[in-house]
Amino acid sequence: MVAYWLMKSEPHVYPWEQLVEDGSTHWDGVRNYQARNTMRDDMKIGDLVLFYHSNTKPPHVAGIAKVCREGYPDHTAQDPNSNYFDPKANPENPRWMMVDIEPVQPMEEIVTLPDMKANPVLEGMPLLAKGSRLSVQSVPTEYFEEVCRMGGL
DNA sequence: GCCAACGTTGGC
DNA sequence: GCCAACGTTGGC
Repeated sequence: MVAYWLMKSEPHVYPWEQLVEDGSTHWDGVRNYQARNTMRDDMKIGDLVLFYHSNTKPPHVAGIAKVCREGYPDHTAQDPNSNYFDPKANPENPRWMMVDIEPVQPMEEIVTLPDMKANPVLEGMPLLAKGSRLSVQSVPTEYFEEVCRMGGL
């Protein structure tokens, strides 16, 4: 059973194009427990991911990615030189987890946040909920399919 | 750059 | 365990 997710990245930090160039990436730096738990417990190999560019004009879904490695410790939490260093993390208790993803396919046309908000079919999508700022979140199947359709896939 | 919403921290 | 203070996210 394939599940669907959405992951946010600021394009000036790590854009879709970089994922395509890299071939795959580890999703480090998530420091929110709910997002961590999702990566640790719920995201499985083969699950599909909407790759979302936040903090850009306009915010948008850029492409589809796929989980290619399941939850494992985010080593940047234990690296004092990393921006994501967490002094409470250690080998016995890594505290933070990540998954790896790889690109599947770019959107034919990006799907913007205003377009998603304007689409009644997407009413109830977690991304569009007021105050939603989870960087890793679930996307119920019907919304995933609609976003793909909007993106020309 | 502003600020609303939300999460975390730490004193008590 | 409460909650005020603070920090972050992310749309606008």
